[in-house]
Amino acid sequence: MAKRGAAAAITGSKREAILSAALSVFLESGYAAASMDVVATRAGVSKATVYAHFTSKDSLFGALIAARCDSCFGYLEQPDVDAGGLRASLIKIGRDFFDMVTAPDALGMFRVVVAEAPRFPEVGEAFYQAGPAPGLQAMSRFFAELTRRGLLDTPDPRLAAEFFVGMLRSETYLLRLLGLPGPTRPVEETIERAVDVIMRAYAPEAPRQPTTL
Amino acid sequence: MAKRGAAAAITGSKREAILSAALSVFLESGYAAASMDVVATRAGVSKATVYAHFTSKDSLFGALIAARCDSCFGYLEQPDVDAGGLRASLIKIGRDFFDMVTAPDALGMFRVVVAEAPRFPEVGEAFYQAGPAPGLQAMSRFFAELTRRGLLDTPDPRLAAEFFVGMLRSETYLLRLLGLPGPTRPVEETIERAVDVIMRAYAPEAPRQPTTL
DNA sequence: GTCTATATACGGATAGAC
DNA sequence: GTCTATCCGTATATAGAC
Repeated sequence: MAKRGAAAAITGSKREAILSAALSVFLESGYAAASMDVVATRAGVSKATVYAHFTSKDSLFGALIAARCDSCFGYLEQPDVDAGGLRASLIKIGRDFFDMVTAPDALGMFRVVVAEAPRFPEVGEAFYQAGPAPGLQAMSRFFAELTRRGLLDTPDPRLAAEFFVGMLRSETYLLRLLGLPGPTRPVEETIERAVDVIMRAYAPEAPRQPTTL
Repeated sequence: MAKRGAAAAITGSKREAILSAALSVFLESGYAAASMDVVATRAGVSKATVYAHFTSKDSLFGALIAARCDSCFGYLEQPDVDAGGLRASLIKIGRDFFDMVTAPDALGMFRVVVAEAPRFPEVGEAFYQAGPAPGLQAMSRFFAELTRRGLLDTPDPRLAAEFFVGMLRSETYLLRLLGLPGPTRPVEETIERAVDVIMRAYAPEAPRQPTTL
């Protein structure tokens, strides 16, 4: 990822082809059932070439996770609160989060990482640092910012963020993970209700509009 | 599980030994890496005997999941609301749920099922029906009961239950799934804060004690 | 039903030519 | 660096005796 000379262009492209092929194979078959033969064939190279670039199946798997986690679990963009108000902002960031974690590749990656976590501890760690950790931190910062502005009152923004993402994932995520048909309830509704819960639970002191009551 | 004649006692015990051994092997190694040799050895029988009871590795896996899901995900006992009040009851059922899903065997089972769900659709379905589905339904009934009593106001008890369990799992569950050290925050605190969120978000109309304000 | 022994295939990894 | 060809272990599954 650091060295990329002009003469190594062809080599680099093969390396990328191998990584790309390995990604699809691992996502399809899982780690143990994935075959290096298939990786080589799908990458359009020989198996020996694969082993010239990666010393073992383990190292290929490790390099793959490190290289591709970011592309599945990107960083959350914090919406502009001024344009649309608190509720709309929460819905937007909630929707972005949900779409991110339920993308097919993200689900596949998660399945493989979780399955192999007990036997590859460093893979679990790398995955967490590349995906959930920054995502959660972005969400935490967002809640901290909302609290700073007085729009919300979260004594522990980090915990509020954990709860929010927990509600967003909730049952739908579990179903998708298990490969089952999604819930009857539309996703939009789940997200909006989760936002309602957050807004009520962390409403600032001033009780809702004394004028309206 | 239904037929158990006197003459089949020995046979039955071997079958159980195989299932028990298979459970531990699959949980340790995952489906693909699990070896029928190891299953046979650990069960104290020959490999041929394993194949006499189960036609293939697939069928052994399927039978295993169907038979053992229940033992990992038991059914939630609904606490008595009268003895301790609303808050204590929510904490208790929340704690029970958390302990249930983070038990080592439950985590192992979940890892294997999730990993193989794309290739064994019926396994994902069986798992969901045996564990998450009844658990969530018990939680839903509890919220419905609380609402019926006027202690809470959940227009959609099922959704409230999904949110509650989502918050309970949240980050800690993800960490355990990935084999990473638990969060710095004590589990008790997370559960109590989740209960706070539920109680505030679904508080009945009568605003908190007019006398105290 | 249960065993021992084996058929058969496939997967990870390497040797050696170019 | 890349290929072809191959070594060697292991895995699923079965044959045949008891």
